[in-house]
Amino acid sequence: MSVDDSRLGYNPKSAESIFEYARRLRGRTLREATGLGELADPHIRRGAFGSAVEEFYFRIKPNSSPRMDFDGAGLELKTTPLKFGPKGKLLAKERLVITMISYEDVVNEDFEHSHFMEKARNILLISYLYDSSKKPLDYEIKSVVRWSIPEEDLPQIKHDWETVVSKVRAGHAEDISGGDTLYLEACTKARDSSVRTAQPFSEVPAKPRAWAFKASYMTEVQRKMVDSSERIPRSENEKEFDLLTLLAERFSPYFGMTEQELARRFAISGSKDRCARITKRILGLGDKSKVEEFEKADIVPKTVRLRKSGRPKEAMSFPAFDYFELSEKSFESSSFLECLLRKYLLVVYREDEKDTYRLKDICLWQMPEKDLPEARRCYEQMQENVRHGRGDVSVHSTENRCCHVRPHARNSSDVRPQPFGPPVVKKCFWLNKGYLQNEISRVLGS
DNA sequence: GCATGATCATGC
DNA sequence: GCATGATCATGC
Repeated sequence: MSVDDSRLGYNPKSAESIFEYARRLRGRTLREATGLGELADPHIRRGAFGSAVEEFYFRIKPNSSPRMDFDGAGLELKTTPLKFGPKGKLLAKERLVITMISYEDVVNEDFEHSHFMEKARNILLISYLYDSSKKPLDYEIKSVVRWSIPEEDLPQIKHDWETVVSKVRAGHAEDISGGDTLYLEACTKARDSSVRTAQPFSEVPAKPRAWAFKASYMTEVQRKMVDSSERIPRSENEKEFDLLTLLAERFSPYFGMTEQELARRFAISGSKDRCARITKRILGLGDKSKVEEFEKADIVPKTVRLRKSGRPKEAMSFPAFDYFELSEKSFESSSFLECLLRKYLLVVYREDEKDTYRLKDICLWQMPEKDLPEARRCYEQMQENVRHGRGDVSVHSTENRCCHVRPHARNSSDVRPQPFGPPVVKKCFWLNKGYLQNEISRVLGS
């Protein structure tokens, strides 16, 4: 890496290095990532965000030439806006434009070696949440991934490409329409709709067009990325670490920090799920993605906040139960037992003298087998209540060493039906504070 | 200070 | 609109 490159913060010749550097944008805004002030705000126009990423974050001059953005690394930088749809689902706001179509050149290309494929083969895709009330520097960056056309989509994309190209070859570029194709389209791209350009096999001028993935296609691409799981990134010397060692390595630099410090560090707002988000960010993952290792080992991260006394501030809840299911299913086949057989990554915060909570430790916890009969007793006791039409009666923490039953609802009118008797407020099983405390000190040995 | 009922806030 | 994680509020 040359002196100049190190000042950039990444090596522009290495796709790996560019990617690592780009990943730091996840969950942040450009303003946070660059420290730019109000003066730097670009004019709000199409492409303002993309240009700002190139200019202010990667510090490359915006280019519209058909060369690669990162020529040395063979990487094409693309930014794409997302928005919330009517049902609150994330959608691609627009098509993703890849490159202008040269009618002159495209007729001599074959798909595999086309200019389009050259551009689409290796994309660094940065997705951001468009918000009309914000300036581009303040858009939230949702994901940063290296993307190329999935194998299974290639036949359709190739078909789309050939549909368009055959029209040009037939001398009918002026007849091309977005409706001709499914995933890939030739979309119009000009300063205004009156612009026309020449085509090779006809005197009729045609609208200038660009290759673009349709918005619907990008929505699906996006959805897959969001749902897909990610492995926790490991450096070379961490490759052989077992999971807990790796987790300890990741978390330990943050031990002692307050929640506020962590939230600021990772640009996370003070919402109630901030701890879960902090956990993902400490692991170096986007907050949308599942953690592949956690999925594989059935590990669920949970935050535990300990008072100065060492007693948990709150009991630990499980999902609200269905009264019918509870009444019918045995403990052995219950979803409650399923929860208890899971492993939990307990992220432990502890209150200090100044009443602020600081990240203290992490541990993997699973209910010891010897405690399962006690949990079973709680389950069956509640089951009996429900079978007698008394879902309203809970199993109290004074009645069971490990767990109890308590409401878990929006409010007292947020009820669920029970097999006998009137609907009752939603409830769930909780781990007792005292039990949690004992377990945590047993595992952490403190 | 604790147990328990009640509710909030957010993402999907 | 609901599930979920998280916390508040009240009475003892």
